[in-house]
Amino acid sequence: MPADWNVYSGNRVVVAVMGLKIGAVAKQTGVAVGALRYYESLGLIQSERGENGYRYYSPAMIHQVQFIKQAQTLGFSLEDIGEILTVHQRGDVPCGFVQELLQAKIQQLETQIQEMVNFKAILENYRDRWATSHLTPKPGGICPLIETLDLTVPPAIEGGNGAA
Amino acid sequence: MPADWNVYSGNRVVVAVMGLKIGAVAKQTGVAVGALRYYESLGLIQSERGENGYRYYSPAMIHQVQFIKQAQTLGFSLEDIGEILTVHQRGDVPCGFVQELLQAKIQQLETQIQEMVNFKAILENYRDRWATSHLTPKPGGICPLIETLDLTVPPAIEGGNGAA
DNA sequence: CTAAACCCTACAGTTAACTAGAGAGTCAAG
DNA sequence: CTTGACTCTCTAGTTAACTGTAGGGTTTAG
Repeated sequence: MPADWNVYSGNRVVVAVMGLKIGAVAKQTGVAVGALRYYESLGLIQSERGENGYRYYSPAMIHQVQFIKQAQTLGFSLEDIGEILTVHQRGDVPCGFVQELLQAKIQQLETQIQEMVNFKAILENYRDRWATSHLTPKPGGICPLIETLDLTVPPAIEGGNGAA
Repeated sequence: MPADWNVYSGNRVVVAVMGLKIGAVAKQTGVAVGALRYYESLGLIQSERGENGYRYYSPAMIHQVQFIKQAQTLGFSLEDIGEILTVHQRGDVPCGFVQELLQAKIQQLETQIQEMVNFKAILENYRDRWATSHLTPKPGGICPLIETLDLTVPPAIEGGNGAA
């Protein structure tokens, strides 16, 4: 251990005491400086302030930021992640909670997919019906295709693959 | 034709000349007054202004607002609809354009569905692997499930139905 | 000592389709 | 003449996750 390790004038000791500046965290995590400040505003990360007003981070925060990134790739919102971190900071291991969230995401996704598939079938139905119809524009009308939509009775969907 | 039809003092003639007020259009179309003003700001509908500053609409505008609603149910954005109406107001019948837009929507939907299906498979893969694993939290770690994600090598997806 | 690089706060802007509200003017009926 | 319903403009807020800018202060390398 070099003698200057604890010397006041060295900046090495300052770094050791103060931690990492925001730019260093940004560089090591690949998360933009502005995003880090935003995360802090949401309470996702914490920092200590130096006398100059600078944010200083412990090395553990790099880990936490990487955790946030990982969780985002799983489709978790920052709000979700905030809840996970809250559980963690209560001293609990949030894996069970994470699994619940993941399951909820999966089901949400399933619902959205179903809705989109249904809607796509409706659109394809219109497209195919329109492809063969030759409607003449009504006087004052805009597009007879759209105007003749019967929204009260949506077209029966008996889609291409004939699912019963 | 009653004698008062063209008399200045009657309000009937005023209505005939001035058209419908915004509230009447809102009531007849089911579109909120604020939304109608918003549509006008986007150029989707037009109005004449009375001396009082009120908007007055021709009965044809009711039709146009209904058209906008119908087109929205087909998933068209107000921007799309604006383009359709522009074609119409050029004096053309925009059906061909509408069909192109519809086809583009369908393909967009198809892409989105595919992405969501893939992503859902990834999540299910994680869920199932996690269900059977018993990871112990690392010291300083948050949730080993997320932390042990290997993002550089996403989990091979050989989903439930065994598609090759 | 100086210039570049870094840091701070605070605010505006991004997308889509509106809704809500303030503050003021207009109209219709009794 | 008054009251309530209607209309006007303008502004801000809604969601999500930031980015960009202005206008400053700080630090660091040479």
